[in-house]
Amino acid sequence: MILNNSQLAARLGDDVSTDLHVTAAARLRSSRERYTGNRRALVELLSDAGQPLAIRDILTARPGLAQSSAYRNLVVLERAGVVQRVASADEFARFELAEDLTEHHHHVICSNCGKVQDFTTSPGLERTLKQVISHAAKQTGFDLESHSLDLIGLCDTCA
Amino acid sequence: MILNNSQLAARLGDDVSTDLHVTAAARLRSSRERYTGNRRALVELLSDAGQPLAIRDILTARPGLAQSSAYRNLVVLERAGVVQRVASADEFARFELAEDLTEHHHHVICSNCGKVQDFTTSPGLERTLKQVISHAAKQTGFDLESHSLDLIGLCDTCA
DNA sequence: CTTTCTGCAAACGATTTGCAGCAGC
DNA sequence: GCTGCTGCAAATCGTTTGCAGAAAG
Repeated sequence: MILNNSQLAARLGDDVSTDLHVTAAARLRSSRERYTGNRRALVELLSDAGQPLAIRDILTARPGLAQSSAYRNLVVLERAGVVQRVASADEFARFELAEDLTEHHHHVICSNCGKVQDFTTSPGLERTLKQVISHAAKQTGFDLESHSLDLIGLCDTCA
Repeated sequence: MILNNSQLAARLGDDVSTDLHVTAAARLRSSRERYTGNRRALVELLSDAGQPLAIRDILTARPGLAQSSAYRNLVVLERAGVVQRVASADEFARFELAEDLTEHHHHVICSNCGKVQDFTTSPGLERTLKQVISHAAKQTGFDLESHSLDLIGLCDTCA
């Protein structure tokens, strides 16, 4: 029995992840790119992780995946708007699902080991942030797309 | 005529920069490190720039400085608490003076060229941020030291 | 079939390091 | 003088790329 992308997605997860894969496939298709097994696996992994992953994390989780494929596919997925690269303090690039595919959240970053973890804030703060952003846009001349609030400290392991 | 560190600092800038060099020298001394010409030049440069600089910016501004010295001294200055590495979206490490040596500020980052620029926010938002931080500390188990609010967008050149 | 992906291995580029000579204290 | 700093050049390591075969549509 052969399953198409939607059927396969339905088998693999709940409604949320079905939507996720359908959306991802759609975004890739509109860039004339394919939603292959490797790409699906990356999206699946990032969705399950619930926190930004470095390439080493990804390769550890999927030992069969070639490094070059991971890098190449993350570039493709980023261009298609499915994943985004997150700024990090250490030398490793980290990736998570695009903003509009996940709940809006921020990051705490361990200044010792570089580990990144998600957290969410109150609607009140997000409202305040929106004001700051429009103010900063005028102040700097930047055309602003998104924001990220990073808290820096030591994770429970490194403390 | 030979000048010592303090005298030299007094010649080079105003009160603010004198204090800066005195503080930098003190922090290095307490780590058993010297405040050499190269290190002074880095601090001077970061202070004048008013925005985080990448190594290439630094080497362009100081053509005589060896790359390895720039890297090594930035590590030393970072360990002494004089400068800090800032998270950036591209592959280049960027540095600025440590938080407590400058006015508290945040960054706008160009998602296209990686350029980073400073901006400041109202005391009101900073107060809100403080609340968020203590809340997030409980939520994540991290021991939080600082925060950074990064706004992502396109700079006027790239827009 | 044609076009896009994949894995491998080599290339690339930012950063780090070993070493011999120089400078600060 | 002893210790730490500097510049150079070689090494390192995350990331990118060329290529020939495999897979998707």
